[in-house]
Amino acid sequence: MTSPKARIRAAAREDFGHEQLLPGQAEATSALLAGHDVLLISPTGAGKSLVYQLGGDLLGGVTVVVSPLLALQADQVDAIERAPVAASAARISSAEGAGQRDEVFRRAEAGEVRYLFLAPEQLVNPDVRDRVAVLEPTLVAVDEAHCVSAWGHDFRPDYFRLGDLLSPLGCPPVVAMTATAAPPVREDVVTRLRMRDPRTIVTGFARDNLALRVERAVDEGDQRNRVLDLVADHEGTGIVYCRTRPAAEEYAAALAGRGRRTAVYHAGIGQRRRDEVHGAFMDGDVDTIVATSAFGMGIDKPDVRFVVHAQVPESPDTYYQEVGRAGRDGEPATGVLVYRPQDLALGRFFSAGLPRAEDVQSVLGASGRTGSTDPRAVAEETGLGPRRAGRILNLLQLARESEQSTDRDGGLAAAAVELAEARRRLETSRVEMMRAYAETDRCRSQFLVGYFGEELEERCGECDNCCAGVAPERVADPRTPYPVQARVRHAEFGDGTVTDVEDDRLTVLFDDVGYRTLARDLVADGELLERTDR
DNA sequence: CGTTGTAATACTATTATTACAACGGTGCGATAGT
Repeated sequence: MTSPKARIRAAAREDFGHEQLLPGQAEATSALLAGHDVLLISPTGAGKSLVYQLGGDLLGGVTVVVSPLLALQADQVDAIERAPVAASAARISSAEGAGQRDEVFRRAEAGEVRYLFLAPEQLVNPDVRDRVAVLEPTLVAVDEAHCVSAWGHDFRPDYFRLGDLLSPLGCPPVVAMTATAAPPVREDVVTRLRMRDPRTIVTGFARDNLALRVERAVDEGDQRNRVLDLVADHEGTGIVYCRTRPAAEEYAAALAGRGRRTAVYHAGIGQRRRDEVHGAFMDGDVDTIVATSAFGMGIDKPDVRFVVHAQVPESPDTYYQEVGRAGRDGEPATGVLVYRPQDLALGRFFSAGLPRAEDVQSVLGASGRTGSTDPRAVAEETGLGPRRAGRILNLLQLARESEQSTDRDGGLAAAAVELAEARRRLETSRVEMMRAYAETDRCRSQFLVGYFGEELEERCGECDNCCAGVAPERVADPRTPYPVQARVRHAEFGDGTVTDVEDDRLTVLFDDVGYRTLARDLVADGELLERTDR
Protein backbone atom coordinates (compact mmCIF):
# COMPACT_ATOMS: atom_id res chain seq x y z
CA MET A 1 0.00 0.00 0.00
CA THR A 2 1.53 3.32 -1.07
CA SER A 3 1.40 6.27 1.30
CA PRO A 4 -0.92 9.17 0.48
CA LYS A 5 2.05 11.47 -0.10
CA ALA A 6 3.55 9.02 -2.57
CA ARG A 7 0.23 8.75 -4.41
CA ILE A 8 0.04 12.54 -4.55
CA ARG A 9 3.58 12.85 -5.88
CA ALA A 10 2.96 10.17 -8.47
CA ALA A 11 -0.24 11.86 -9.65
CA ALA A 12 1.48 15.25 -9.84
CA ARG A 13 4.21 13.75 -11.98
CA GLU A 14 2.20 11.47 -14.22
CA ASP A 15 -1.08 13.31 -14.59
CA PHE A 16 0.02 16.93 -14.41
CA GLY A 17 3.72 16.86 -15.35
CA HIS A 18 5.07 18.37 -12.09
CA GLU A 19 8.29 16.68 -10.95
CA GLN A 20 8.40 18.65 -7.69
CA LEU A 21 5.63 19.80 -5.44
CA LEU A 22 5.73 23.30 -3.97
CA PRO A 23 5.46 23.94 -0.23
CA GLY A 24 2.01 23.15 1.12
CA GLN A 25 0.69 21.40 -1.97
CA ALA A 26 1.12 17.84 -0.71
CA GLU A 27 -0.05 18.75 2.78
CA ALA A 28 -3.19 20.46 1.50
CA THR A 29 -4.01 17.69 -0.92
CA SER A 30 -3.58 14.93 1.64
CA ALA A 31 -5.79 16.79 4.09
CA LEU A 32 -8.49 16.86 1.41
CA LEU A 33 -8.06 13.16 0.69
CA ALA A 34 -8.49 12.52 4.41
CA GLY A 35 -11.84 14.30 4.25
CA HIS A 36 -10.85 17.62 5.84
CA ASP A 37 -11.82 21.06 4.67
CA VAL A 38 -8.78 23.16 3.81
CA LEU A 39 -8.09 26.87 3.86
CA LEU A 40 -5.02 27.38 1.68
CA ILE A 41 -3.29 30.74 1.88
CA SER A 42 -0.45 30.97 -0.53
CA PRO A 43 0.85 33.51 -3.06
CA THR A 44 -0.30 33.61 -6.66
CA GLY A 45 1.99 31.46 -8.76
CA ALA A 46 2.62 29.08 -5.84
CA GLY A 47 0.43 26.41 -7.38
CA LYS A 48 -2.86 26.63 -5.56
CA SER A 49 -4.69 25.29 -8.61
CA LEU A 50 -2.70 22.07 -8.50
CA VAL A 51 -4.17 21.31 -5.07
CA TYR A 52 -7.74 21.04 -6.27
CA GLN A 53 -6.59 19.45 -9.51
CA LEU A 54 -4.75 16.71 -7.61
CA GLY A 55 -7.55 16.41 -5.10
CA GLY A 56 -10.11 15.98 -7.85
CA ASP A 57 -7.87 13.61 -9.75
CA LEU A 58 -7.33 11.33 -6.76
CA LEU A 59 -10.84 11.50 -5.34
CA GLY A 60 -12.38 10.80 -8.72
CA GLY A 61 -15.78 12.14 -9.72
CA VAL A 62 -16.62 15.75 -10.41
CA THR A 63 -14.83 18.72 -8.84
CA VAL A 64 -16.83 21.95 -8.72
CA VAL A 65 -14.65 25.06 -8.92
CA VAL A 66 -16.22 28.35 -7.84
CA SER A 67 -14.31 31.22 -9.36
CA PRO A 68 -15.21 34.91 -9.40
CA LEU A 69 -14.18 36.10 -12.86
CA LEU A 70 -15.22 34.61 -16.16
CA ALA A 71 -11.82 35.42 -17.67
CA LEU A 72 -10.12 33.51 -14.86
CA GLN A 73 -12.32 30.49 -15.48
CA ALA A 74 -11.43 30.41 -19.15
CA ASP A 75 -7.69 30.36 -18.34
CA GLN A 76 -8.08 27.55 -15.84
CA VAL A 77 -10.21 25.44 -18.14
CA ASP A 78 -7.50 25.77 -20.79
CA ALA A 79 -4.76 24.86 -18.32
CA ILE A 80 -6.51 21.65 -17.29
CA GLU A 81 -7.19 20.59 -20.85
CA ARG A 82 -3.49 21.00 -21.64
CA ALA A 83 -2.42 18.77 -18.73
CA PRO A 84 -0.98 15.32 -19.55
CA VAL A 85 -3.89 13.58 -17.88
CA ALA A 86 -6.10 15.37 -20.42
CA ALA A 87 -8.89 15.69 -17.92
CA SER A 88 -11.78 17.56 -19.34
CA ALA A 89 -12.97 20.82 -17.88
CA ALA A 90 -15.98 22.94 -18.72
CA ARG A 91 -17.83 25.87 -17.36
CA ILE A 92 -21.33 27.11 -16.86
CA SER A 93 -21.84 30.84 -17.33
CA SER A 94 -24.00 33.43 -19.00
CA ALA A 95 -21.56 33.43 -21.90
CA GLU A 96 -22.92 30.09 -23.07
CA GLY A 97 -26.39 29.51 -24.44
CA ALA A 98 -28.96 27.08 -23.08
CA GLY A 99 -27.95 24.46 -25.63
CA GLN A 100 -24.30 24.60 -24.64
CA ARG A 101 -25.23 24.37 -20.98
CA ASP A 102 -27.30 21.23 -21.59
CA GLU A 103 -24.39 19.77 -23.48
CA VAL A 104 -22.00 20.43 -20.56
CA PHE A 105 -24.36 18.78 -18.08
CA ARG A 106 -24.96 15.85 -20.41
CA ARG A 107 -21.20 15.30 -20.74
CA ALA A 108 -20.73 15.69 -16.99
CA GLU A 109 -23.45 13.14 -16.27
CA ALA A 110 -21.69 10.77 -18.65
CA GLY A 111 -18.50 11.21 -16.61
CA GLU A 112 -16.73 13.19 -19.33
CA VAL A 113 -16.27 16.41 -17.34
CA ARG A 114 -14.03 16.20 -14.29
CA TYR A 115 -13.76 19.90 -13.40
CA LEU A 116 -16.81 22.12 -13.58
CA PHE A 117 -16.25 25.88 -13.24
CA LEU A 118 -18.87 28.42 -12.32
CA ALA A 119 -19.43 31.76 -10.60
CA PRO A 120 -21.50 31.81 -7.40
CA GLU A 121 -24.30 33.61 -9.24
CA GLN A 122 -24.89 30.50 -11.35
CA LEU A 123 -25.84 28.50 -8.28
CA VAL A 124 -28.65 30.94 -7.51
CA ASN A 125 -30.53 29.42 -10.42
CA PRO A 126 -32.33 26.40 -8.87
CA ASP A 127 -32.15 24.52 -12.14
CA VAL A 128 -28.36 24.82 -12.29
CA ARG A 129 -28.07 23.98 -8.61
CA ASP A 130 -30.14 20.81 -9.01
CA ARG A 131 -28.24 19.64 -12.03
CA VAL A 132 -24.91 20.21 -10.28
CA ALA A 133 -26.23 18.31 -7.24
CA VAL A 134 -27.14 15.35 -9.44
CA LEU A 135 -23.45 15.07 -10.34
CA GLU A 136 -22.68 14.41 -6.65
CA PRO A 137 -19.42 16.35 -6.67
CA THR A 138 -16.57 14.85 -4.66
CA LEU A 139 -14.76 18.14 -4.07
CA VAL A 140 -15.60 21.83 -4.03
CA ALA A 141 -12.84 24.38 -4.66
CA VAL A 142 -13.42 28.07 -3.96
CA ASP A 143 -10.87 30.18 -5.77
CA GLU A 144 -10.00 33.73 -4.66
CA ALA A 145 -11.80 32.88 -1.45
CA HIS A 146 -11.19 36.31 0.09
CA CYS A 147 -14.00 37.51 -2.21
CA VAL A 148 -16.39 35.73 0.12
CA SER A 149 -15.45 38.30 2.74
CA ALA A 150 -14.60 41.33 0.63
CA TRP A 151 -17.41 41.09 -1.92
CA GLY A 152 -20.05 39.04 -0.18
CA HIS A 153 -21.24 41.79 2.03
CA ASP A 154 -22.92 43.88 -0.64
CA PHE A 155 -21.00 44.05 -3.89
CA ARG A 156 -21.67 40.50 -5.02
CA PRO A 157 -24.14 39.29 -2.41
CA ASP A 158 -24.28 35.74 -3.75
CA TYR A 159 -20.78 35.27 -2.38
CA PHE A 160 -22.25 35.81 1.02
CA ARG A 161 -24.75 33.02 0.41
CA LEU A 162 -22.20 30.64 -1.06
CA GLY A 163 -22.40 28.33 1.97
CA ASP A 164 -26.18 27.99 1.45
CA LEU A 165 -25.77 27.58 -2.28
CA LEU A 166 -23.21 24.81 -1.87
CA SER A 167 -25.08 22.85 0.79
CA PRO A 168 -27.39 20.97 -1.65
CA LEU A 169 -24.26 19.48 -3.22
CA GLY A 170 -23.99 16.92 -0.42
CA CYS A 171 -21.21 18.47 1.68
CA PRO A 172 -18.08 17.17 -0.08
CA PRO A 173 -14.72 18.44 1.21
CA VAL A 174 -14.10 22.13 0.50
CA VAL A 175 -10.79 23.76 -0.34
CA ALA A 176 -10.80 27.56 -0.13
CA MET A 177 -7.83 29.26 -1.76
CA THR A 178 -6.55 32.79 -1.61
CA ALA A 179 -3.29 34.71 -1.79
CA THR A 180 -4.20 37.09 0.98
CA ALA A 181 -6.18 36.68 4.15
CA ALA A 182 -5.76 38.63 7.35
CA PRO A 183 -7.29 36.98 10.43
CA PRO A 184 -10.79 38.51 10.14
CA VAL A 185 -10.94 37.50 6.47
CA ARG A 186 -9.95 33.93 7.32
CA GLU A 187 -12.66 33.80 9.90
CA ASP A 188 -15.21 35.12 7.43
CA VAL A 189 -14.25 32.56 4.79
CA VAL A 190 -14.49 29.68 7.25
CA THR A 191 -17.86 30.85 8.59
CA ARG A 192 -19.46 31.84 5.31
CA LEU A 193 -18.46 28.58 3.61
CA ARG A 194 -19.45 26.59 6.72
CA MET A 195 -16.11 24.85 6.72
CA ARG A 196 -15.87 22.03 9.25
CA ASP A 197 -12.76 21.80 11.40
CA PRO A 198 -10.67 23.28 8.59
CA ARG A 199 -6.95 22.74 8.20
CA THR A 200 -5.35 26.11 7.55
CA ILE A 201 -2.19 25.95 5.47
CA VAL A 202 -0.15 29.11 5.02
CA THR A 203 2.88 29.42 2.77
CA GLY A 204 5.16 32.19 1.62
CA PHE A 205 3.88 35.52 2.89
CA ALA A 206 7.34 37.07 2.99
CA ARG A 207 8.67 38.26 -0.33
CA ASP A 208 12.40 38.72 0.10
CA ASN A 209 13.05 39.97 -3.44
CA LEU A 210 10.58 42.81 -3.06
CA ALA A 211 11.97 46.15 -1.84
CA LEU A 212 9.16 48.15 -0.25
CA ARG A 213 9.30 51.93 -0.01
CA VAL A 214 7.04 54.80 0.95
CA GLU A 215 7.46 58.34 -0.37
CA ARG A 216 5.49 60.99 1.41
CA ALA A 217 4.06 63.68 -0.86
CA VAL A 218 3.49 67.18 0.51
CA ASP A 219 0.77 68.12 -1.97
CA GLU A 220 -0.87 66.94 -5.17
CA GLY A 221 1.75 68.46 -7.47
CA ASP A 222 4.52 66.79 -5.50
CA GLN A 223 2.60 63.53 -5.61
CA ARG A 224 2.25 63.69 -9.37
CA ASN A 225 5.91 64.53 -9.94
CA ARG A 226 7.04 61.74 -7.68
CA VAL A 227 4.90 59.17 -9.47
CA LEU A 228 6.12 60.25 -12.89
CA ASP A 229 9.76 60.31 -11.74
CA LEU A 230 9.46 56.92 -10.10
CA VAL A 231 8.24 55.35 -13.30
CA ALA A 232 10.96 57.12 -15.29
CA ASP A 233 13.59 55.74 -12.89
CA HIS A 234 12.51 52.14 -13.40
CA GLU A 235 13.36 49.87 -16.27
CA GLY A 236 11.11 47.13 -17.48
CA THR A 237 7.50 46.29 -16.87
CA GLY A 238 5.51 48.00 -14.16
CA ILE A 239 2.07 48.79 -12.85
CA VAL A 240 0.85 52.14 -11.52
CA TYR A 241 -2.21 51.82 -9.30
CA CYS A 242 -4.69 54.69 -8.90
CA ARG A 243 -7.87 54.87 -6.87
CA THR A 244 -10.08 56.50 -9.50
CA ARG A 245 -10.58 56.20 -13.23
CA PRO A 246 -9.91 59.89 -13.98
CA ALA A 247 -6.61 59.69 -12.09
CA ALA A 248 -5.61 56.60 -14.06
CA GLU A 249 -6.42 58.33 -17.36
CA GLU A 250 -4.45 61.38 -16.33
CA TYR A 251 -1.31 59.53 -15.26
CA ALA A 252 -1.44 57.33 -18.35
CA ALA A 253 -1.54 60.38 -20.60
CA ALA A 254 1.32 62.04 -18.74
CA LEU A 255 3.50 58.92 -18.90
CA ALA A 256 2.75 58.39 -22.57
CA GLY A 257 3.74 62.03 -23.10
CA ARG A 258 7.10 61.19 -21.56
CA GLY A 259 7.63 58.48 -24.14
CA ARG A 260 6.70 55.49 -22.03
CA ARG A 261 4.83 52.64 -23.70
CA THR A 262 1.73 53.01 -21.58
CA ALA A 263 -1.81 51.71 -21.45
CA VAL A 264 -4.66 52.57 -19.14
CA TYR A 265 -6.88 49.87 -17.62
CA HIS A 266 -10.09 50.22 -15.66
CA ALA A 267 -13.64 48.92 -15.83
CA GLY A 268 -14.78 51.88 -17.92
CA ILE A 269 -12.74 51.16 -21.05
CA GLY A 270 -14.87 48.25 -22.25
CA GLN A 271 -14.27 44.52 -22.20
CA ARG A 272 -12.73 44.38 -25.64
CA ARG A 273 -10.16 47.05 -24.88
CA ARG A 274 -9.41 45.40 -21.54
CA ASP A 275 -8.58 42.14 -23.28
CA GLU A 276 -6.35 43.98 -25.75
CA VAL A 277 -4.46 45.79 -23.00
CA HIS A 278 -4.04 42.63 -20.97
CA GLY A 279 -2.71 40.84 -24.04
CA ALA A 280 -0.28 43.65 -24.83
CA PHE A 281 0.94 43.59 -21.23
CA MET A 282 1.50 39.83 -21.26
CA ASP A 283 3.28 40.01 -24.64
CA GLY A 284 5.55 42.83 -23.51
CA ASP A 285 4.16 45.31 -26.03
CA VAL A 286 3.35 47.70 -23.19
CA ASP A 287 5.77 48.60 -20.36
CA THR A 288 3.53 50.41 -17.97
CA ILE A 289 -0.08 49.72 -17.09
CA VAL A 290 -1.89 52.51 -15.27
CA ALA A 291 -4.89 50.97 -13.61
CA THR A 292 -7.57 50.99 -10.95
CA SER A 293 -8.21 47.93 -8.82
CA ALA A 294 -9.91 46.40 -11.87
CA PHE A 295 -6.44 45.25 -12.96
CA GLY A 296 -6.14 42.55 -10.41
CA MET A 297 -7.05 38.94 -10.06
CA GLY A 298 -5.73 36.69 -12.75
CA ILE A 299 -2.85 39.01 -13.60
CA ASP A 300 0.15 36.72 -13.40
CA LYS A 301 3.14 38.09 -15.27
CA PRO A 302 6.41 36.93 -13.71
CA ASP A 303 8.71 39.80 -14.70
CA VAL A 304 6.89 42.84 -13.32
CA ARG A 305 9.78 44.93 -11.98
CA PHE A 306 7.90 47.65 -10.12
CA VAL A 307 4.51 48.51 -8.71
CA VAL A 308 3.90 52.16 -7.89
CA HIS A 309 0.85 53.26 -5.93
CA ALA A 310 -0.02 56.77 -7.00
CA GLN A 311 -2.65 56.82 -4.24
CA VAL A 312 -2.77 54.82 -1.05
CA PRO A 313 -5.26 51.91 -1.06
CA GLU A 314 -7.91 51.42 1.62
CA SER A 315 -6.30 48.50 3.41
CA PRO A 316 -3.10 46.50 3.81
CA ASP A 317 -5.09 43.60 2.37
CA THR A 318 -5.48 45.37 -0.95
CA TYR A 319 -1.98 46.83 -0.84
CA TYR A 320 -0.30 43.48 -0.28
CA GLN A 321 -2.25 41.95 -3.12
CA GLU A 322 -1.44 44.72 -5.57
CA VAL A 323 2.22 45.22 -4.67
CA GLY A 324 2.62 41.45 -4.67
CA ARG A 325 2.26 41.43 -8.45
CA ALA A 326 5.88 42.63 -8.66
CA GLY A 327 8.79 40.22 -8.87
CA ARG A 328 7.04 36.90 -9.07
CA ASP A 329 10.04 35.54 -10.97
CA GLY A 330 12.12 35.97 -7.81
CA GLU A 331 14.33 38.66 -9.34
CA PRO A 332 14.64 42.00 -7.52
CA ALA A 333 11.58 44.23 -7.76
CA THR A 334 10.30 47.34 -6.03
CA GLY A 335 6.99 48.43 -4.56
CA VAL A 336 6.65 52.13 -3.87
CA LEU A 337 3.72 53.82 -2.19
CA VAL A 338 3.39 57.54 -2.87
CA TYR A 339 1.56 58.57 0.26
CA ARG A 340 -0.64 61.54 0.92
CA PRO A 341 -2.83 61.03 3.99
CA GLN A 342 -5.80 62.79 2.36
CA ASP A 343 -6.11 59.90 -0.09
CA LEU A 344 -7.13 57.62 2.78
CA ALA A 345 -10.44 59.46 2.91
CA LEU A 346 -11.62 57.72 -0.27
CA GLY A 347 -11.77 54.45 1.62
CA ARG A 348 -14.42 55.83 3.88
CA PHE A 349 -16.44 57.04 0.93
CA PHE A 350 -16.34 53.68 -0.79
CA SER A 351 -17.39 51.71 2.24
CA ALA A 352 -21.11 51.21 2.34
CA GLY A 353 -23.21 53.40 4.61
CA LEU A 354 -25.22 52.05 7.49
CA PRO A 355 -28.70 50.72 6.78
CA ARG A 356 -31.58 52.72 8.16
CA ALA A 357 -33.43 51.08 11.04
CA GLU A 358 -36.79 51.55 9.32
CA ASP A 359 -35.53 49.78 6.17
CA VAL A 360 -34.30 46.89 8.28
CA GLN A 361 -37.72 46.65 9.92
CA SER A 362 -39.45 46.75 6.57
CA VAL A 363 -37.23 44.01 5.12
CA LEU A 364 -37.77 41.91 8.21
CA GLY A 365 -41.53 42.33 7.85
CA ALA A 366 -41.54 41.58 4.13
CA SER A 367 -39.43 38.47 4.38
CA GLY A 368 -41.56 37.29 7.29
CA ARG A 369 -44.81 37.79 5.34
CA THR A 370 -43.61 36.21 2.10
CA GLY A 371 -41.31 33.67 3.71
CA SER A 372 -38.76 34.59 1.08
CA THR A 373 -35.08 35.43 1.43
CA ASP A 374 -34.70 36.18 -2.25
CA PRO A 375 -33.46 39.78 -2.58
CA ARG A 376 -35.54 40.44 -5.69
CA ALA A 377 -38.79 39.33 -4.07
CA VAL A 378 -38.08 41.31 -0.91
CA ALA A 379 -37.10 44.37 -2.94
CA GLU A 380 -40.42 44.13 -4.78
CA GLU A 381 -42.36 43.82 -1.55
CA THR A 382 -40.62 46.66 0.29
CA GLY A 383 -40.00 49.07 -2.57
CA LEU A 384 -36.31 49.16 -1.70
CA GLY A 385 -33.65 48.61 -4.35
CA PRO A 386 -32.64 44.97 -4.81
CA ARG A 387 -29.11 45.81 -3.71
CA ARG A 388 -30.09 47.46 -0.50
CA ALA A 389 -32.65 44.77 0.23
CA GLY A 390 -30.05 42.08 -0.40
CA ARG A 391 -27.58 43.70 1.91
CA ILE A 392 -30.10 43.98 4.71
CA LEU A 393 -31.13 40.35 4.20
CA ASN A 394 -27.48 39.37 4.54
CA LEU A 395 -27.17 41.36 7.75
CA LEU A 396 -30.30 39.79 9.19
CA GLN A 397 -28.99 36.36 8.30
CA LEU A 398 -25.72 37.16 10.08
CA ALA A 399 -27.62 38.44 13.08
CA ARG A 400 -29.61 35.21 13.26
CA GLU A 401 -26.47 33.10 13.06
CA SER A 402 -24.55 35.01 15.69
CA GLU A 403 -27.38 35.70 18.08
CA GLN A 404 -29.07 32.29 18.20
CA SER A 405 -31.87 34.03 20.05
CA THR A 406 -34.49 34.99 17.48
CA ASP A 407 -37.02 35.70 20.17
CA ARG A 408 -37.93 39.25 19.22
CA ASP A 409 -37.83 40.85 15.81
CA GLY A 410 -36.87 44.15 17.37
CA GLY A 411 -33.82 42.52 18.86
CA LEU A 412 -32.94 40.96 15.54
CA ALA A 413 -33.19 44.23 13.62
CA ALA A 414 -31.09 45.98 16.23
CA ALA A 415 -28.54 43.19 16.05
CA ALA A 416 -28.39 43.55 12.26
CA VAL A 417 -27.69 47.27 12.52
CA GLU A 418 -25.10 46.60 15.18
CA LEU A 419 -23.38 44.13 12.84
CA ALA A 420 -23.32 46.72 10.06
CA GLU A 421 -21.72 49.15 12.49
CA ALA A 422 -19.14 46.57 13.55
CA ARG A 423 -18.32 45.88 9.91
CA ARG A 424 -17.87 49.58 9.33
CA ARG A 425 -15.59 49.89 12.35
CA LEU A 426 -13.48 47.07 10.98
CA GLU A 427 -13.23 48.82 7.62
CA THR A 428 -12.24 52.06 9.29
CA SER A 429 -9.63 50.29 11.35
CA ARG A 430 -8.19 48.74 8.18
CA VAL A 431 -7.76 52.25 6.82
CA GLU A 432 -5.92 53.12 10.03
CA MET A 433 -3.67 50.09 9.59
CA MET A 434 -2.83 51.29 6.11
CA ARG A 435 -1.95 54.66 7.60
CA ALA A 436 0.21 52.88 10.14
CA TYR A 437 2.03 51.00 7.36
CA ALA A 438 2.74 54.24 5.52
CA GLU A 439 3.99 55.99 8.64
CA THR A 440 5.88 53.21 10.40
CA ASP A 441 9.60 53.19 11.10
CA ARG A 442 9.64 49.43 11.25
CA CYS A 443 10.71 46.98 8.61
CA ARG A 444 7.84 47.16 6.14
CA SER A 445 7.90 43.46 5.35
CA GLN A 446 7.70 42.65 9.05
CA PHE A 447 4.77 45.02 9.36
CA LEU A 448 2.81 43.50 6.48
CA VAL A 449 3.54 39.91 7.39
CA GLY A 450 2.51 40.70 10.96
CA TYR A 451 -0.74 42.19 9.73
CA PHE A 452 -1.57 38.85 8.15
CA GLY A 453 -1.08 37.11 11.45
CA GLU A 454 2.33 35.61 10.65
CA GLU A 455 5.70 36.41 12.08
CA LEU A 456 8.87 37.38 10.20
CA GLU A 457 11.87 36.79 12.45
CA GLU A 458 14.46 38.82 10.55
CA ARG A 459 14.15 42.29 9.07
CA CYS A 460 13.98 42.19 5.26
CA GLY A 461 17.03 44.44 4.83
CA GLU A 462 15.56 45.72 1.57
CA CYS A 463 12.87 48.23 2.49
CA ASP A 464 13.45 51.95 2.95
CA ASN A 465 13.35 51.72 6.75
CA CYS A 466 15.86 48.87 6.85
CA CYS A 467 18.13 50.68 4.40
CA ALA A 468 17.93 53.93 6.35
CA GLY A 469 18.78 52.04 9.54
CA VAL A 470 15.67 53.25 11.35
CA ALA A 471 13.91 49.90 11.53
CA PRO A 472 14.20 48.56 15.05
CA GLU A 473 15.54 45.08 15.58
CA ARG A 474 13.00 42.45 16.42
CA VAL A 475 10.85 44.13 18.84
CA ALA A 476 9.06 41.52 20.82
CA ASP A 477 10.25 41.21 24.36
CA PRO A 478 9.92 37.48 25.05
CA ARG A 479 8.58 38.28 28.50
CA THR A 480 5.73 40.37 27.14
CA PRO A 481 2.51 39.69 29.03
CA TYR A 482 0.59 40.00 25.74
CA PRO A 483 2.20 37.85 23.06
CA VAL A 484 0.88 37.53 19.51
CA GLN A 485 -2.33 35.44 19.38
CA ALA A 486 -3.11 36.07 23.06
CA ARG A 487 -6.78 36.72 23.78
CA VAL A 488 -7.32 39.93 25.70
CA ARG A 489 -10.10 42.11 27.05
CA HIS A 490 -9.86 45.89 26.96
CA ALA A 491 -11.87 48.08 29.30
CA GLU A 492 -13.25 50.14 26.41
CA PHE A 493 -12.84 48.07 23.23
CA GLY A 494 -13.91 44.66 24.54
CA ASP A 495 -12.47 41.28 23.56
CA GLY A 496 -9.75 40.87 21.00
CA THR A 497 -6.67 39.03 19.79
CA VAL A 498 -3.15 40.42 19.84
CA THR A 499 -1.89 40.57 16.26
CA ASP A 500 1.39 42.43 16.59
CA VAL A 501 3.81 43.32 19.38
CA GLU A 502 6.35 46.11 19.18
CA ASP A 503 8.76 47.64 21.63
CA ASP A 504 6.46 50.38 22.82
CA ARG A 505 3.03 49.34 21.57
CA LEU A 506 0.89 46.44 20.53
CA THR A 507 -1.83 45.97 17.96
CA VAL A 508 -5.01 44.14 18.87
CA LEU A 509 -7.77 43.00 16.54
CA PHE A 510 -10.90 43.60 18.57
CA ASP A 511 -14.02 41.60 17.80
CA ASP A 512 -16.22 44.69 17.80
CA VAL A 513 -14.07 47.63 16.79
CA GLY A 514 -11.39 46.15 14.52
CA TYR A 515 -7.68 46.92 14.76
CA ARG A 516 -6.40 49.20 17.50
CA THR A 517 -2.82 50.07 18.36
CA LEU A 518 -2.23 50.53 22.09
CA ALA A 519 0.71 52.11 23.89
CA ARG A 520 2.51 49.53 26.01
CA ASP A 521 3.01 51.74 29.07
CA LEU A 522 -0.71 52.50 29.20
CA VAL A 523 -1.63 48.83 29.42
CA ALA A 524 1.41 47.75 31.44
CA ASP A 525 -0.36 47.64 34.76
CA GLY A 526 -2.91 45.13 33.51
CA GLU A 527 -5.96 47.13 34.51
CA LEU A 528 -6.91 48.51 31.11
CA LEU A 529 -6.06 45.27 29.32
CA GLU A 530 -6.32 41.78 30.75
CA ARG A 531 -5.56 38.39 29.31
CA THR A 532 -8.54 36.12 29.04
CA ASP A 533 -7.00 32.94 27.62
CA ARG A 534 -5.39 31.60 30.76
C1' DC B 1 -13.49 62.99 3.41
C1' DG B 2 -11.32 65.77 -0.26
C1' DT B 3 -11.34 67.81 -4.73
C1' DT B 4 -13.48 70.19 -8.49
C1' DG B 5 -16.60 72.83 -10.94
C1' DT B 6 -20.40 76.14 -11.05
C1' DA B 7 -23.23 79.70 -9.36
C1' DA B 8 -24.06 83.40 -6.37
C1' DT B 9 -22.32 87.32 -4.10
C1' DA B 10 -19.04 90.73 -3.27
C1' DC B 11 -18.52 94.69 -6.09
C1' DT B 12 -15.46 101.95 -8.49
C1' DA B 13 -13.17 96.92 -11.73
C1' DT B 14 -12.02 92.91 -13.17
C1' DT B 15 -11.69 89.44 -10.52
C1' DA B 16 -11.91 87.59 -5.59
C1' DT B 17 -14.37 85.10 -2.25
C1' DT B 18 -17.65 81.94 -0.69
C1' DA B 19 -21.35 78.37 -0.81
C1' DC B 20 -22.70 74.21 -2.33
C1' DA B 21 -23.54 70.27 -5.22
C1' DA B 22 -21.45 66.45 -7.62
C1' DC B 23 -18.27 62.89 -7.85
C1' DG B 24 -15.31 59.03 -6.59
C1' DG B 25 -14.14 50.87 -7.35
C1' DT B 26 -14.40 46.07 -7.91
C1' DG B 27 -18.58 41.98 -11.68
C1' DC B 28 -21.97 38.68 -12.14
C1' DG B 29 -26.53 37.99 -14.98
C1' DA B 30 -30.37 39.50 -17.82
C1' DT B 31 -32.24 42.42 -21.31
C1' DA B 32 -32.81 45.78 -25.05
C1' DG B 33 -31.40 47.28 -29.33
C1' DT B 34 -28.22 46.90 -33.63
